[in-house]
Amino acid sequence: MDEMYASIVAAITEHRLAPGTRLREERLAELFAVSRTQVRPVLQRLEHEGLVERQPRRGAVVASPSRDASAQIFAARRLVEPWLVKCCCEQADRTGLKRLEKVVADENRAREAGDVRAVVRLSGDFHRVLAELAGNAPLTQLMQGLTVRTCLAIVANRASTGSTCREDEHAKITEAIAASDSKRAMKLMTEHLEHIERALDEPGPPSPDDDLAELLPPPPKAQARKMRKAAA
Amino acid sequence: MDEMYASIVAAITEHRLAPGTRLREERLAELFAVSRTQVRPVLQRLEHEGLVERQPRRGAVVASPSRDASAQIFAARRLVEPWLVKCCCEQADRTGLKRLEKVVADENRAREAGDVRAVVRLSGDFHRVLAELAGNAPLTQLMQGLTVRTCLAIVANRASTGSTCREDEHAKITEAIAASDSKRAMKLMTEHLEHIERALDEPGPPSPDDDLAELLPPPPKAQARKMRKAAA
DNA sequence: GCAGTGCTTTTTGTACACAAGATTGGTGCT
DNA sequence: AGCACCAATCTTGTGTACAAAAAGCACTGC
Repeated sequence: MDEMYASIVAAITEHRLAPGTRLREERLAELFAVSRTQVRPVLQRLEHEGLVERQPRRGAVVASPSRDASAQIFAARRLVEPWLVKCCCEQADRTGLKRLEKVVADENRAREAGDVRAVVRLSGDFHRVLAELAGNAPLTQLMQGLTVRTCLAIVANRASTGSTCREDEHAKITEAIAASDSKRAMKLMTEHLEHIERALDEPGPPSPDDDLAELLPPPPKAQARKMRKAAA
Repeated sequence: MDEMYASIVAAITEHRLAPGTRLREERLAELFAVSRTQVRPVLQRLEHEGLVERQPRRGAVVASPSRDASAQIFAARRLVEPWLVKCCCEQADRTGLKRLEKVVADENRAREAGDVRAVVRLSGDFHRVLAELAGNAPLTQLMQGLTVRTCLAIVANRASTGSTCREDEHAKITEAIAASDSKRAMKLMTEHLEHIERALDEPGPPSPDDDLAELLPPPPKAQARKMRKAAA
């Protein structure tokens, strides 16, 4: 099912599904009112895009990119996105630009309304639409996975979600594209990505419910034991 | 099954499975002595990598990249591979270099032995190993799909398979990496890719069994009718 | 009181059977 | 003779049932 895939991806980008969350086939099946037969292809696709990790006979969990994996994701983006931006400048499509401007406008509206989830989602959309406008299918597909994985990296590295994308950088990039100023657009994009990545290193404000128990996620047995001890 | 995936990919890279070939689930199932249940995930993966095209209720066929799709594949490679080469130069890993040199040596041996299939396969391996050595997982995965799709593009555009990769270019690139001369290595890689892509435009020697019937591939109905008429 | 072992439960892997849709070949009509 | 329609066949889509393995749990022995 395609709707199921979109739902899960949306849940990940909006930080509702945290890294490490188990995704049981039967549970997903009943949530979406289908049989397990339909969830397996979805999990496979998510795995292929690096959004979930699967181990044989042990099921699927939402991926939690290591520090190194996150660095690779950003390295790939720093390589690809400036080039995509350049392509957009050169092709300078009128309707495409409109789409980009709409996303930026929506994002700003959501920011003013204080809808953090919408901001995160639209921030990603900006980068995905940009990739689409460049007109390179393989790289567009790559960016689809990379943008969502970036959200995972931010959560997994406990960076402040507020710093996902600075307020007006998307708007400035759009302006540069509208002016067909590829030099400037590329420079802005490079800086933009550096800003996002730097947020990974500033652990940011510790999330409110941060707890020792959250710092030791892998063995659920040890965690449960610890909880019991703490309660005693 | 993983072996099945590898077999199909190998068959595509070695030009044994031509673009447009239908891949029926039951047929694959009996070929590999498994049930259809196991072939479906493999087909899905191949589809996600762009190696096969699937239409609902109509099955899977080996992808035949259009001229435009081929151009996108090469554009992506021209962006990514020079960067990968640069990474290799900077990291300059000793054992990695050995692996690269071995592939080049094997390729040359195969070329001297006249084993075209091995040459094509090892040519691709060179680029895949290179990507692996750069140490960027997302881009390595991208390159895996791109290299195999390049083989499809060559066949689909009826370019001469002999010109897949010029004889000594892989060796020269390897030398430049060994010398940590990233400028030169990148330049060589860029030129190398341009040479491969240019081969798409030189239709090359028409394949021996080229026939009018081959020039009208899409509608199998019309083709069958034509064949019958020709026989009569 | 703790560690080790065996059983129970949960969860994934695989096969099979049926349903839905598409293609093909034939037949009748114009 | 050509075209359209209909039936038969083949192929994919989906659900269900069973098998295998891993994880959790309780029990026993030290």
